[in-house]
Amino acid sequence: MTVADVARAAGVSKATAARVLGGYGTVSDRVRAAVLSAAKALDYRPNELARSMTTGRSGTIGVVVGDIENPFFSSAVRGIADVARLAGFNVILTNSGEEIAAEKAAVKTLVAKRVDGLIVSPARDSDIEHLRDIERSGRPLVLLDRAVESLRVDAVTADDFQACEAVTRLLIDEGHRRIVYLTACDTPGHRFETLDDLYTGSVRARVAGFLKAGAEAGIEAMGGFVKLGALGAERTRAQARDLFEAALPPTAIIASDSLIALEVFRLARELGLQLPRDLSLVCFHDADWTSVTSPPVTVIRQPVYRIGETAARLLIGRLKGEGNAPAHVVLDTTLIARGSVGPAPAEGRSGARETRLRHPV
Amino acid sequence: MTVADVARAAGVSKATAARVLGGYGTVSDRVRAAVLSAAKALDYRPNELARSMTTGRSGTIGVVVGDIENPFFSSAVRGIADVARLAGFNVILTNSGEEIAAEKAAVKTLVAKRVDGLIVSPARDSDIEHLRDIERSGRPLVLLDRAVESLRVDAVTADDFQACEAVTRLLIDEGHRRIVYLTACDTPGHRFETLDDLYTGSVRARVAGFLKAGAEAGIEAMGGFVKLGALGAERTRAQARDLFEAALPPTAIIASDSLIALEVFRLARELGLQLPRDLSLVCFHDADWTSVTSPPVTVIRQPVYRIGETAARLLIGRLKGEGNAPAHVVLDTTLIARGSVGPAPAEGRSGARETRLRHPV
DNA sequence: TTCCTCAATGAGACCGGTCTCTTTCAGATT
DNA sequence: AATCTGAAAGAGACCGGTCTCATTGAGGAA
Repeated sequence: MTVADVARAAGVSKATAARVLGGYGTVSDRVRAAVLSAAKALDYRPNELARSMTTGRSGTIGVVVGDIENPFFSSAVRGIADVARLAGFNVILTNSGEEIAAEKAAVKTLVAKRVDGLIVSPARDSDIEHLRDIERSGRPLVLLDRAVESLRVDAVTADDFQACEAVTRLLIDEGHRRIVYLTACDTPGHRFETLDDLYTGSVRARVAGFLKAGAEAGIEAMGGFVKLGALGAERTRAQARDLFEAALPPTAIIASDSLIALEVFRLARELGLQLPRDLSLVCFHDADWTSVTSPPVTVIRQPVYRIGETAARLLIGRLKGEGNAPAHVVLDTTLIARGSVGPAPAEGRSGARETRLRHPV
Repeated sequence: MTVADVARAAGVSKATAARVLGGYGTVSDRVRAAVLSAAKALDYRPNELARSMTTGRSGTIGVVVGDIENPFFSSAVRGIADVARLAGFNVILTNSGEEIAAEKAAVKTLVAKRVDGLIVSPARDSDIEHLRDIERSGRPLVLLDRAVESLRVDAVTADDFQACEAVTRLLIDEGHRRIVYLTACDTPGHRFETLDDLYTGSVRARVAGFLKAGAEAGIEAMGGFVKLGALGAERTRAQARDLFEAALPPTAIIASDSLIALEVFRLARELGLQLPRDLSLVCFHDADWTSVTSPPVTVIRQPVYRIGETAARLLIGRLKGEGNAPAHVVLDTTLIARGSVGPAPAEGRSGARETRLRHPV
């Protein structure tokens, strides 16, 4: 059933029927009624594709995130979806699995599908030609959670630097000296050397804060405590096990996301470690479970839903023609102190602890 | 940059250029090379919209779920997305917020956008005209997690009846007699009367199992223990509070999803209830946090990711022309016994317990 | 040599909308 | 009465692909 069919049934021209059905131009009430009833009788449904093709607008925004299963992203996506729906936009969601190749493919298809704009949480900020391509195609782009300095586009992130600096300082004040920052981010050599190795904007900001707090407290080789590659439950577990079994295990761990924190928590419990006596744990992202464990986990609450909302608002603003300079919106975080952080154990006890570790329950 | 532009630059006809770019028909190697290099030079990007319009296929599947933030759905969506990507399909995701109006609107737009097929987790199975519309439009539909008897379409669910019957029986065997099934599903009167009141397929199956186990054990008025309307944290909390403050509070609660279980767990702890001594708790869905609480929560593990995968496979099979009769795939669940279930408290102790409840910590 | 086949290419219709450009004509203006 | 104005409707181009059908010519069969 097309406009032409309806027009024929209503005894008017295709152009007139299109005016009624498309809601533009001027039509007399009599004709309008005739067309509408013909449309109803024929069960006419507009073809959004054809409409998009001529108008150039699809009413759709494309979203590329690392992992929908990560509650961080699902919450952000929910924020995006809610704002989009209210503004009359649809969302095409794609999952990159944090793989740059998948991300590139996703961006390519979304542009080919002529989405009106994109929200991307880039897997790495060194490889961004495909993001530049978006700009070239004339579509607005908003970065989600991860800023990329060299791109002049809108970005919405949490204040990762400040948050991580503050929480590191907190741990230092509690007497911790061996504090590990554990992230899914990775380098070819799987070792952290310099900040530039970190290809994820948010992680780089956090590690910068981490290093700064460490340097100010005079802790040497803080960089050696940045541990990479905790992507997926298995690898996270392996990383955590390595940490716990080291000659000098960390007394505190900052987990870069709630999935990592969960695995660390789980393994620590399995190994018989008591929080916070044997290990202090902090988690980036106030995932729902962090408040119900024993002890509950100290978290940095990021306004995730709002990050998504803000990104969507920014994008839709651009689509409506707002021509402001690109903005990097930084949202404040809240440190929520719970029971998983305590004073560092006295060094003398570490021997006993290691024994227990070698014979896990 | 269009096919015509590339054709002109390469000195061939539009049809030939289209053949090269679209990968169909036969073209000589010499011409192919010329067209491809012209396309590269002009930075040609195909317009998927135009392609879809003529072919009638969009390479996109539409997904409508109740709530992306619910880990149950994000996991299922991940399954769908992974299978879709491998098969070369995109996913348009929409969130109904469990509201039938939003669901209808979503279906309408997806059909208008000419998605090739849909995967829907219907908010209620009484109001399904819009689902019938999908069939009428000639697109395959697969129901996710919630079957609708009156629709002759594919559906993928867990074995909810069996699972709930088994877990109810387990609780009964532990001596529980006041067992509450708490769900987000609701009725106009907010009270459970008959199975037909429940408009969500999965919940109805579970409650049927719940009632059967109760009836077999000779428990009267099992229907009175079905509690509705636990949608969102606040309402769940309110419902749970009502339960705990009743003259005869339940000794066991079966939570219909992990969000509900989390709120119940949280409130129970706040009120000073000890699990499983004062309350046994079972949760539908093996959410990640359920294994790290103290005690960990007994769950019914549903193969959620596989439910999503299977739904996507079924849909893509139909798109590829498989004409089998509609199948209702029922996947097995696993009861994972953890520490949150224990024997029912002796009735004599209930007085003491009520006192504690009236003066919560 | 003549006829046939088939690969390679071109011309142009088509998908289902939007939108510009015209034409028509009722009512207001002078 | 003649002219002007603008609302209402129609005709047809256009968006950017796909695809059918027609045309050409090289190589094989008879």
